[in-house]
Amino acid sequence: MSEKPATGETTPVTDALVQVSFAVLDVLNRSAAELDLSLTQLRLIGILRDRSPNMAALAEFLGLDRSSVSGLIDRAERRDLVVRRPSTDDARVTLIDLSPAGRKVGERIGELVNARMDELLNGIPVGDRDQIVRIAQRVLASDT
Amino acid sequence: MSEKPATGETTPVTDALVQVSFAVLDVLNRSAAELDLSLTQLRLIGILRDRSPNMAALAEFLGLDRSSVSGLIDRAERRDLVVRRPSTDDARVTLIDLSPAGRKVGERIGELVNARMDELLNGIPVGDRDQIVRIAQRVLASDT
DNA sequence: GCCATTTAGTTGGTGATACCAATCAATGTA
DNA sequence: TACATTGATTGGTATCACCAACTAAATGGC
Repeated sequence: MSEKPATGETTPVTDALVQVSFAVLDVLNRSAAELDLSLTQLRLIGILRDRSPNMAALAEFLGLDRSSVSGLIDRAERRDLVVRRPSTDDARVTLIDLSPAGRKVGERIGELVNARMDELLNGIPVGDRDQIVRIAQRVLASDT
Repeated sequence: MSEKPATGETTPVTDALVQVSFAVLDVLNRSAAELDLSLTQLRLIGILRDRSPNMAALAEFLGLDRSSVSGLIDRAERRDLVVRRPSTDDARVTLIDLSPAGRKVGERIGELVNARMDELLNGIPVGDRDQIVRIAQRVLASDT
């Protein structure tokens, strides 16, 4: 099924990436749901694994409005996944840390996602996996 | 087992796919937002481009509960993107069609997504693009 | 044929998500 | 010091997605 880029038709490579992304999204969603997390909370925890950003930076990472992040952190804090920590430099800024419990959840999520991604990649040879990593790095490198 | 699957740490290939998927997701989200659509509505329109499924099949496609799809179609119909059509075979089933306006939106969305994906893939050689398509098909083929 | 069961879809209720506009407090700057 | 800017929150709205309960239509058993 070779494609022609007709009116509004997506190109083969666009189509391929979109389809795979939805499959990956499904893996992430199901993994998150298993721990009663939303996809955004999963991302949040992933980001906080090796960072303690302020609200603005977090909004930037997640591509969300700051007010959205306020609510997100409210709910995550209520569930003891993260902690708000006032900055000592600037009394306006709030830094976000993963709580110990949040870190544990992060580890469990990582395992779940790994397992399910393994299923998704079942039958994909090592060579192709290396290609995935290589090409992904290229794509992400040029993505500001 | 060339890798150490340490505590909750994601493997390189998992990480690569997740990162790229979020980048693609961002492309889709921004394209959808430009036409005041949600990501789910974008998917809906994509699905209806070459199908007229009933509610149950649509729920299956989208991985959503049937009640979620009811609301989704309510809102899409209110915006004249889709049309509910009663089946003649079985008075219980409702078939969903793209409206003419919905089809136009689908074409514009396709163009937007293509353009933004082109940006995302800026600098990726043709050979790698072919690899993406090839590997994606493999992954999706084994994904029941 | 008739009634129980199954199937398709909707409704109502809840919580999460995300936006915008407006606000408040702390900083910076003229 | 007065004014503007910045970081974050609040309030209001709409969407999204779930579950449980419900209606209507079709099926199956007898």
